[in-house]
Amino acid sequence: MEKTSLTGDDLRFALLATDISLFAIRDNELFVRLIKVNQPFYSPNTWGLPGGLVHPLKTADQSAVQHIENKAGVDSKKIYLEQLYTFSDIARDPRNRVVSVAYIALTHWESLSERECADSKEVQWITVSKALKLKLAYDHNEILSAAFGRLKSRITYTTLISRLVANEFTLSELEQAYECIIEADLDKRNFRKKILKLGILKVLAGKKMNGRFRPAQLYAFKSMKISDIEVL
Amino acid sequence: MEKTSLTGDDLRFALLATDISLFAIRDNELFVRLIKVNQPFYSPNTWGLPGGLVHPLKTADQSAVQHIENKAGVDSKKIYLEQLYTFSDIARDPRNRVVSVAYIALTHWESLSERECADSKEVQWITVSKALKLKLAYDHNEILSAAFGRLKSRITYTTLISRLVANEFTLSELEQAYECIIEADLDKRNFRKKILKLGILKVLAGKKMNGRFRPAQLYAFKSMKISDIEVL
DNA sequence: ACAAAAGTGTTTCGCTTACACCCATGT
DNA sequence: ACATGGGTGTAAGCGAAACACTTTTGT
Repeated sequence: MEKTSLTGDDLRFALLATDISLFAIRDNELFVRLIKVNQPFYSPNTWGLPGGLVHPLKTADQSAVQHIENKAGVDSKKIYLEQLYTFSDIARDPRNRVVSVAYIALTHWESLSERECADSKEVQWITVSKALKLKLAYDHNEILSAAFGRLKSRITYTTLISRLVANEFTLSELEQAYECIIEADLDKRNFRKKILKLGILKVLAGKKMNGRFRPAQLYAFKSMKISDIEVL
Repeated sequence: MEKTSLTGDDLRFALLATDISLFAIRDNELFVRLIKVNQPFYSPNTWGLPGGLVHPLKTADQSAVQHIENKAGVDSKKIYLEQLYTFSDIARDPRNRVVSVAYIALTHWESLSERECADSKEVQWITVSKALKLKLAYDHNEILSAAFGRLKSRITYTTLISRLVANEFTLSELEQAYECIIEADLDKRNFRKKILKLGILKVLAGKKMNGRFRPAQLYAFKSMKISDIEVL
């Protein structure tokens, strides 16, 4: 919307926008939030990443936060945000010269309200693999692909996973979260040894029943600060 | 210069610029290229990173290349360029709203012409540690600091070092290049074992005399492509 | 008793680390 | 012969990886 209001001599400069790859895990699959792109240039059924112009008096980070609220419809307080890369190809937006500061955003499904989980004609959660098979607007295939690649890489040497799992989780759940991002299986025993030795988890009092089987110990991250630690 | 020509209602939008931290190694020290900032707002002796506005019809990468030529005075064909981060604080430029896409640029001293090595009142090579003690223009202390940090980190798990050493080098020279970036000593025997086992180097025919001592075997990188490999 | 996920230890192998001496050269 | 940087090997310790069975629960 904002973009369409700009015309003519504004092209002397590049406009600045942000695009956000907002990820969450559900049912052992990595999902991303897409919105319907309502731009005359694109066919009516085109999806893209949530985002929009950077306000002249806001930083790119602040704008990303705002667009997560407005476009993705998710409370930004539930979001971890990290700058990914700045995309500046001349023709990445067919209408104007728009440079986009892309962000990776993480949240965990359990914290989302019904409304924030909901899909509609305007906004949806979709698995990353399905999203990448769509023809997204602008260069959003490239951006999403870069975001997913960065996430896959950073998850192995940071504590980013803490923003993708619930506040309380079992070791099996944590392992599955890793597995659905790196798209590989981990050895249960080695995973537990390693993750516990890192000392970043604390044992909680409770246990969790999954189905009718043996209950599993609940854990939480000692700190929600993202730090660089060799994890996998 | 370009910046000062912009006034008034252009502030409706953020201007887009690039700033480049151009590094090279000389005498076992890491140097960075600074230019004199000729802006009324700053005292006449203020230094900053080379950079400038992104041309409306160029990508940020292309603009960075152009500013390396024009501002840093170095042939961009001798440069490896990598995007660092985008800095968008409202007041990072005291005159206009300018968002900067920061780049890390690497070159090796041996490839530079006399002119490109030269220092003047307008442009100089200075050690990174000295540069960071200066009060640079804009947020360039922050940018340079981020660039140096990223370089220190990436040098350990990529082949970035290949862009900082000469095309032909001895293992001692390569080790010293690493040492002056990570600011730590390496064990000569372990370093050689490790770097050779990676299989990224080729043995050259020649040897190199350093002083009047035993000549050292010359090596080169098999490929100048930067790849992600656990190096140190 | 059974079905299903939770939970646990050991061995092997390779990599990392620490460490000291001989080699080749010019003066 | 000597001074200096070039060049090499080994042993110990640590972490990674492979691998299978017992425990707990509800039905």
